[in-house]
Amino acid sequence: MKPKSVSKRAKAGKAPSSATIYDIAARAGVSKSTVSRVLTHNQSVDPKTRALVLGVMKDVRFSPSAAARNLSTRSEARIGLVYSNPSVAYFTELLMGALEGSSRNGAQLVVDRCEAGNLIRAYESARSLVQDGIAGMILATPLSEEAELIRELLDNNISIVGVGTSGVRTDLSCVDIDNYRAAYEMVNHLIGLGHRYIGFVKGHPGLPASQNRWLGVQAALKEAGSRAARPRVVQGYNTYRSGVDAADQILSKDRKITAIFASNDDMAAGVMSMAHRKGFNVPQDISVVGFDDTIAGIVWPELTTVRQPIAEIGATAIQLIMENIRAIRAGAAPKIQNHLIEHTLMIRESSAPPRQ
Amino acid sequence: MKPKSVSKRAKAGKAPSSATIYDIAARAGVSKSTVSRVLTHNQSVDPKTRALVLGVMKDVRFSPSAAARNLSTRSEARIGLVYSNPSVAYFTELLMGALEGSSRNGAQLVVDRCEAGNLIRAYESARSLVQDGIAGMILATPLSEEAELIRELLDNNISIVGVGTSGVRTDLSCVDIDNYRAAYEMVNHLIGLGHRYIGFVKGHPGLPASQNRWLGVQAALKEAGSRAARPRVVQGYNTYRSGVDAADQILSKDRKITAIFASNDDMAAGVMSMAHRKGFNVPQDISVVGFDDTIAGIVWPELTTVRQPIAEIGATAIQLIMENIRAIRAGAAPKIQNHLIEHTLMIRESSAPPRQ
DNA sequence: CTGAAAGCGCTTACAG
DNA sequence: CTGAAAGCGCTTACAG
Repeated sequence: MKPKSVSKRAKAGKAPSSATIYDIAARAGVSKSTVSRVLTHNQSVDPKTRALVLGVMKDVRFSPSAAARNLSTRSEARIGLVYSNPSVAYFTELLMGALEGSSRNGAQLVVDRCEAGNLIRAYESARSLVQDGIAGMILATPLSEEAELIRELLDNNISIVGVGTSGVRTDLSCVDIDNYRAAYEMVNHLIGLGHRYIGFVKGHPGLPASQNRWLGVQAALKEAGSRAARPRVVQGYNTYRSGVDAADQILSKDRKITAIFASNDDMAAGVMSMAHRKGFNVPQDISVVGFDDTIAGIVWPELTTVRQPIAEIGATAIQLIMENIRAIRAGAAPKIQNHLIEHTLMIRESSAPPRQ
Repeated sequence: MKPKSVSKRAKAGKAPSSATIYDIAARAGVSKSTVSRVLTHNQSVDPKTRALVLGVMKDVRFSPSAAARNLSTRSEARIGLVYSNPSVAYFTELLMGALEGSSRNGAQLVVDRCEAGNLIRAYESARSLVQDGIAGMILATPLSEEAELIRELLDNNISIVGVGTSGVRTDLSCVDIDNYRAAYEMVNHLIGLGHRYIGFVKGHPGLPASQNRWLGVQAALKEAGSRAARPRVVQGYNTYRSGVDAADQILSKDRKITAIFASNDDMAAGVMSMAHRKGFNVPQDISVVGFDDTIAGIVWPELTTVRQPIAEIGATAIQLIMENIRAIRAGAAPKIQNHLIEHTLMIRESSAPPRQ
């Protein structure tokens, strides 16, 4: 099949119509203003007219030009996403959601991923995006904790929203899950299975999410009273490697432990790996549970964890940003709002009742 | 800090300029046609004029409107990316590259990720993108092998390019690395370290990439002559789990093996995990190497592997697609072309000379 | 509820 | 090498 034949097909063109609102108007016997009104869900259109126009659109498989709309409404916006977090999977999901949100809102996403923990790079990257003229920006944990970065962005009139941080913030909008509640539920799951001696690997210090998860754990344990012993707690850093080390400590110090809860999945994978290396079977000898649901399928047995609807978080973030960009451009004040998205406990194979 | 103060800052506005080419023209004392010409790198502009205009642009921190340009040039295009491949990391990198390519070309990326192996979903997803009116599409392995899908897309006049497939194809453009050569080099690395008994985990059957890697392995082994024994070969399926199983087979059947080469990193991770479980130290007792460089940092010791510049592959793919879309819209024939991108051997900690 | 008209910020023949 | 003008496909006051 040669290029030429492809080009012939082009002329056959049952392709996605390149009709414009003018064509629709002609076919429907109305003005293009009216067509535009149904496109923008404008109230003041006679229901019959609307139905008629909609029908024609369907027939022609009309697909409106985003460029034209953006130009006309001045709602064109590039929005940045600087990412500096250990987890690829979290990033990917977030990106997917942000992408969908962008495509719905006519925004253009500009992404830069920095090596985890390299704050200097992250600042540079953010500044360069500002130079490039972005109008909004998603700040994913831990960047959402950088007060100076936030101030700089606000000074440059950039609409930002923090992702993976919640709490009462007055300087920027946030979207996240309820980490406290989720951790609380996970511990209850373990206790419900009969675990009494539980190890906990704390998340990266300084992240509010880590703090909130830890608070949730404590709350559940306290509520369990005598059904649970004092937990064996080790500080982790959200990396696979720190999970390995944490498990090493927990398992060599305390032979009674029957379940380990790691504050994220990467660490849980590390915990599992070390448990295996030490000859423990999961979950028969020890239950291992994580948080995030970002490594499903690349760990075995499959991990019990908390699923964050990360994609939804990303889409919501874009939505909030665009609302604020539009507000600002219209001369109005942006709104600061906190969104909490629902999480889900994913009970899989890595958790089971303790031996005997 | 209340919303109101933010809004006040808005008015201070040292923000990214919202100047138009008209403003630039006025400041530079030329017509906006001329400004536009320098923007489009049009030849026929007096070097002095060009420099002048460029200077003004810099001063004002001018950032042209993509919407206006797209509208004017009719180069607006949504391009789809349907993905159905086990590796998250590969996907992410590809997406990053595609995103950058899109942002450079004014394209809008529409992504859909399907569960790996679910071809039915992948077809549905592709068809729905076609309904939505995309003009181009990236087909990532293994979808780039689906002759029927390709035909359907071409029939709908969609510009496609295959990613992760090479070979002489006449129906679509492709971009990939030289899998044969890379595998060949990896085996040479192992032989160079002194390994004589090598295990190989084949990639998912049916993928040309798997086939090419396997051919490269054979070539290197053949060339090594008596320095290498006949390899122990096991079929894998590109998943972590299949790597676990493969290592189980290889290591229990053949105690002489000192190195295992898995056709991708997910399988290499599985191999490593099983090796550890069986009490082998990596790399002291056994070297483990992979392919793709997609899991750096989440496996330990760090994996020796082949780095694919996946992001670059993604960006190139978008570039090719946009060229073809423009060609088609201009009534010209699209070009079919094959791009091979350079790979790199990443020698890390998981490979070392065999014992004694 | 609906039309006619102006405008969004670019590009690109067409003249000169 | 450069300007004036038309046009890309929408949206949105402004009248009616």
